[in-house]
Amino acid sequence: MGAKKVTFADIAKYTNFSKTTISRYFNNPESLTLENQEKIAKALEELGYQENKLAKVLANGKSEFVGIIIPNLYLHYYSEMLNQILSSYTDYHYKFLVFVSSDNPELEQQYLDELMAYKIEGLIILSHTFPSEKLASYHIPIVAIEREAEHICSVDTDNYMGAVQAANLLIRNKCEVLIHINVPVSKQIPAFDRIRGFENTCLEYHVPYQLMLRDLGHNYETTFEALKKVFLDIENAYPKRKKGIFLANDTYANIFLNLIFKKYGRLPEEYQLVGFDNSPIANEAILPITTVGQQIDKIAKTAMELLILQMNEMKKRKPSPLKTPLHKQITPVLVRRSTTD
Amino acid sequence: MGAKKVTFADIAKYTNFSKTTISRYFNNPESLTLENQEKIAKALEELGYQENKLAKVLANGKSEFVGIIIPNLYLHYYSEMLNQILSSYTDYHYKFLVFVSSDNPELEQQYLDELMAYKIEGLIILSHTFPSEKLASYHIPIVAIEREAEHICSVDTDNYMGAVQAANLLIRNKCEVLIHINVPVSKQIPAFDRIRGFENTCLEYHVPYQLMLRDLGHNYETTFEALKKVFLDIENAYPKRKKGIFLANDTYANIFLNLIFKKYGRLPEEYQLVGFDNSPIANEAILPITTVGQQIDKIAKTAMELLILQMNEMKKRKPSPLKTPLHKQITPVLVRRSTTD
DNA sequence: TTGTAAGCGTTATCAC
DNA sequence: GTGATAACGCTTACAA
Repeated sequence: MGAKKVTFADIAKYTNFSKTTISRYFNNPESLTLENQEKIAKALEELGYQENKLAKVLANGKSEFVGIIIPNLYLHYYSEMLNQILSSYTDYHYKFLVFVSSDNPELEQQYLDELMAYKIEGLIILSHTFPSEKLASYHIPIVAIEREAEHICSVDTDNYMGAVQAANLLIRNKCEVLIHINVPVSKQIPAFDRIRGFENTCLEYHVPYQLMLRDLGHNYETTFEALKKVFLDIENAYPKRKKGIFLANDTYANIFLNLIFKKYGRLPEEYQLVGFDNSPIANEAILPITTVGQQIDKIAKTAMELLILQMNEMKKRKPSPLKTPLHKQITPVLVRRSTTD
Repeated sequence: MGAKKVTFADIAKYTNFSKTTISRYFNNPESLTLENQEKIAKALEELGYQENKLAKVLANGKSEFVGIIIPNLYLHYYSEMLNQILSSYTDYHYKFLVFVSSDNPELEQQYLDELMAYKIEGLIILSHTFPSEKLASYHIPIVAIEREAEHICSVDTDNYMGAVQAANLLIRNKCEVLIHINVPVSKQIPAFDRIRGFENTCLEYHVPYQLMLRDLGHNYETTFEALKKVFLDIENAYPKRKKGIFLANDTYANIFLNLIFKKYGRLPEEYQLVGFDNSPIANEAILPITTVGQQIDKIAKTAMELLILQMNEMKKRKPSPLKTPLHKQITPVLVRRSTTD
């Protein structure tokens, strides 16, 4: 295997065409006679040609690269999002350079530098490290997913509607008090709307409610312990009352359900549980958990479309980028399972 | 923002040096006087230079790209593996082009073509679609993880030892019959050793055992139904005997545990369960599940080291690639939790 | 329909 | 230490 790479020049010599014609064979085949197309095809085959996209990019500027910076792949939400984004290759043929950020500004700066150096055409960002203002200053197509995005385009779950759906269900199911369990979240980020939606719905229907916003730990053990305390507090505060619990995610919901099971051996009538995300754990729990399902596939699809919109604009002779960023919301769907009536 | 890109030529003109010197500033700074280094640094700053790695690659051939083809990101095993591989950026600064394969040969061929076109320096492959012989024919550095790899380098979990550890524990815990629940797996792939390790250990200790190798479905619902039947069969076949169940993964183990809980409201003494993978579900189950923990971090690390070994060899003037592929095994660790004594 | 020649932004090879 | 000049492999006017 003398792997000496064969180039357009070789093909040209071999076929007695010019490099230009070889190039046209790939980019504009109709402009060649069928006969010549075949000649070239044959030569490519015989010489074992392999294309070099890097040279192509250098010449025409279209890298077909999209950068992705994602906080982690531990949460199913992120890994599934990445999966959906990567799967868009089938439709659009963009290639993805992926970085996991883990909340380290220096590292993330390196990521951005690399991405710029490799001439990405666009960026999908899920990490929270850099403010959107800084990101916007790069003047490249960007779409943020579920993060602060004042100065850049974004796609988010309609967290407000998700919370409304959850609260509505609990109210319809005649819960006497509604409780939302979450961490204290900044007003800046989209997930804050889960709290607002919950609260407003309770107020609207005049149902007693409580927000329990606490530090809930950062791994399974600490989260378990934190929720154990929450559970005890709830048991003490609302004995014998029908409680509708809306938890910020399915991991919390699962732990909470396990705590209930450990105490009662089943889910008593006086508890109704709703999680958030529709992650696998909601399905795999001891009792399938009712949850607000994020439509990750739609979010990813919308994000790519929004990005491509911008990237296509940049390819025009006189690009006129969006003067003001677009923000899209995807409505989540309530998935009713066994932790609600 | 007149984003006209500034190049070495601009810097050269601005500083009255040649392009060569500017290049040296980056690749061989010591060869310049400190004074001139500063001059150039200043110019870079003032002109707002941004490097172009694509041009660099075209000129020197080192893309710093590594391709990854992974079957899915749904299984925690894969997403965590990807996470670990991507995180190696901190150490080695390789950039990753990631594709999810979903078992479609035409698509996967496209992936390979793209990766070759972008001049990747190496490939990490977890998908099972192409035989290692075909992959080897590309003559680039490759490492396979947990898949058939006769003709290419590989890193696998020591599945045999994992099964031995599981069986040993169940035997020590005085189980009267050992049962291994798995799908029928090809002898070619590494996971087949789980079956061998289990069987041999049972034989060695003269403990009665049964292999239950069945189609266990391809989503939660079908898997649940399949395991329900398995559970019934076991209940009927071995009443009142202490059963040690070794399941092929934690998802199965969790479902099985849930089935037991639904029948008994707890885990009876006559059941001992061991899963495989140490995925989050093992921890989050109604009872934390004892499991054979894959050391994903070590596997990923080893894979990168093995890949870099080969890639470095390719950079030498007279590369002498491995004449015979290297195969590494990582021993899993038994994680004892609450489903065994 | 095809060819010429000048890029694209670096690095490599010689010189001096 | 520094600089010409020719690659690297492809695209893109501009001609013909």
